[in-house]
Amino acid sequence: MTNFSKKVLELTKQIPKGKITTYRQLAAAAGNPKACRAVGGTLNKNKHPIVIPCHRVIKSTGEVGGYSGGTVKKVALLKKEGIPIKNSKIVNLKHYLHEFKC
DNA sequence: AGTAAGGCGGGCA
DNA sequence: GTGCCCGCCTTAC
Repeated sequence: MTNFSKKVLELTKQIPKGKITTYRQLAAAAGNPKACRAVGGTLNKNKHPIVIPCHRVIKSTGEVGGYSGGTVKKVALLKKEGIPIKNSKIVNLKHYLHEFKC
């Protein structure tokens, strides 16, 4: 468990309901804007998935990205939170984007 | 303990 | 819009 992954988990935990974030923002907030992939890998094999709403983290391109339990599940969860999704893609990404750095 | 491969992405050509 | 390359963390051998 490195400092980076720890920060990623902390930030992910702070994501409020009804909001989402991109892997890039998460990686940037963690200290490595280029570690976007590392964020996904960390979340995928995270130690406490119950406390980590990784389903609220999506790609920068607007796609929901992948999910350990299945992309469909991720989409369903996001839709339940109040985020409209079209064909596994976020409709109003910026409208639901959550910023860590205020 | 060290090395090698994989993974839920991002950016650029 | 598609394709390719890069960089970083985790895990398995």
